[in-house]
Amino acid sequence: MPEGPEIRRAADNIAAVLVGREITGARFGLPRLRRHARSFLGRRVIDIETRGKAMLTHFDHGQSIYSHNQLYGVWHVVEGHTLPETSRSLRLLLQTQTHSAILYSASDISVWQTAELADHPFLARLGPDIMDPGLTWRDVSRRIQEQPFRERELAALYLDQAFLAGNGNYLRSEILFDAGLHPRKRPSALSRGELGRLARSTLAISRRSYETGGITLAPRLANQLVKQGLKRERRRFYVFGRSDRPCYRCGTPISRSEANSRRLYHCPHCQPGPSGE
DNA sequence: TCTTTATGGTGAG
DNA sequence: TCACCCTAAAGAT
Repeated sequence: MPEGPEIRRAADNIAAVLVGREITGARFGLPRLRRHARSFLGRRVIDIETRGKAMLTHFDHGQSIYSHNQLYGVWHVVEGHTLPETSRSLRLLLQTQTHSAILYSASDISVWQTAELADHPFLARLGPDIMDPGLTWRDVSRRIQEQPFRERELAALYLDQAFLAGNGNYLRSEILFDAGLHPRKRPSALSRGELGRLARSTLAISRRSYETGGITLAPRLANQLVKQGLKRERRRFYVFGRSDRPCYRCGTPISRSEANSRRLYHCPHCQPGPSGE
């Protein structure tokens, strides 16, 4: 569940059962962290914060747990204390009287004094969070036009956590498709209208992904595809993972390429290239 | 049983 | 830009 919207969703689920409640059980799966478990017993969770794809679980004794799911991490929340049957490795367990929140497989976990989180090297580099409810499309538009971002290719920008935190590889393809912009274009070459569209798409697609649990398609199209019996993985995205399949808007085969060592998808017709590519 | 791939990120050159 | 780290599932043999 790696990109910003899904991380925020996971955070909501965890917050619903942990925030304000006393921790009655705690376990760290990584050997180097095991000694920390007892310091969380009897404490309360104040807040589950997310910054891009990073999650911060804040406790009432001034400590916080940093976790980043990378590609593999996955949170489970269950009622009671019976853990799910799984072959995944348990990396963090937090329990209350009534619930368990379990993080599996993630390896990037650390314990911090809340006050010292400003020193966290990854967090310090993050740009504005796409899931920040206060972030407006005008903010995004302004950000895009800042130096040095305005001179870089959109494909690179939309993976760069220093530009906007929380974007990831599928959002990159999906946002640029929604905005109708070729990934090789640069903000400095965009018209006022294109900039506005890009900024609005950035927020609209990530917020939709949050609401739907990872589906970027407009609800009407998504429902249509459900009726056609497509499996969930086949009916999430406009272009991501759909190489050579027809574009939902124009029928042109979706093209797959590579940018920043990650696969990138776009519709050659709906997202015309800088040189008519 | 192997190799490959992945919605992520780091650090060296 | 590249090699590398991380872990799990899917694909190839």
